[in-house]
Amino acid sequence: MSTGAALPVPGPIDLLAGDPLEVAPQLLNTLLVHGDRVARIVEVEAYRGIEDPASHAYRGPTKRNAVMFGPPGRLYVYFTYGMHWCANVVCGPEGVAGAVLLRAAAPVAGLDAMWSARRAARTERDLCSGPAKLCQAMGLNRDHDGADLFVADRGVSLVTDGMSPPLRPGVGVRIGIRQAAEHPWRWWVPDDPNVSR
DNA sequence: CCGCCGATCTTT
DNA sequence: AAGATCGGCGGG
Repeated sequence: MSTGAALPVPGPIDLLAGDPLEVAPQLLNTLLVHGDRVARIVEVEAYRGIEDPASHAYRGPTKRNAVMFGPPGRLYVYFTYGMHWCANVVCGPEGVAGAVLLRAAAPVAGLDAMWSARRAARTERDLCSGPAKLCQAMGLNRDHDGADLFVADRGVSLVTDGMSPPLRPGVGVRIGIRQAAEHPWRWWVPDDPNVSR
């Protein structure tokens, strides 16, 4: 990759073992890597478990959401609307469901592969400006559900190049949900054109 | 630029 | 029957 130093997210276990509400804004400006594709995360949402009616884990463990109950630092990838994949970073201690939905990112490297994977995209902004777009651009699907981001056992990792999360991120309610829609558990990088609408 | 609607299939 | 979405189409 041509993005300079790529180090694991600082204190990965320490950070990701925390509550998703604390973890989520800390993931802004980190880099999601898959092979030669790199994207900078610019929009996230926090999902809790039993306390969060909007969470896939609300009704307890199932085959689909099993990864959410596992150790932090894994990818939880789910299929929805009959055609889309969305990716989360699992957080919270093992046994406690929690995750951060990766909603949007800024393309950084491997743009050729992203364009190829996103035939519908007309502008660079179309590549990763939504949770399913991001997965399509980065080539994430069922094969990556449960992938370990620390050891990159499936070629996917979360790293930092030293850019800190924004001091004052944008904050608002989560998008596309009806249950527990009032909680301001969505964060984004202010003024970034890749943030979804 | 914005809003509406259909696609498509898994989970509830 | 709804869903942690997207893209195409029509209107302003």
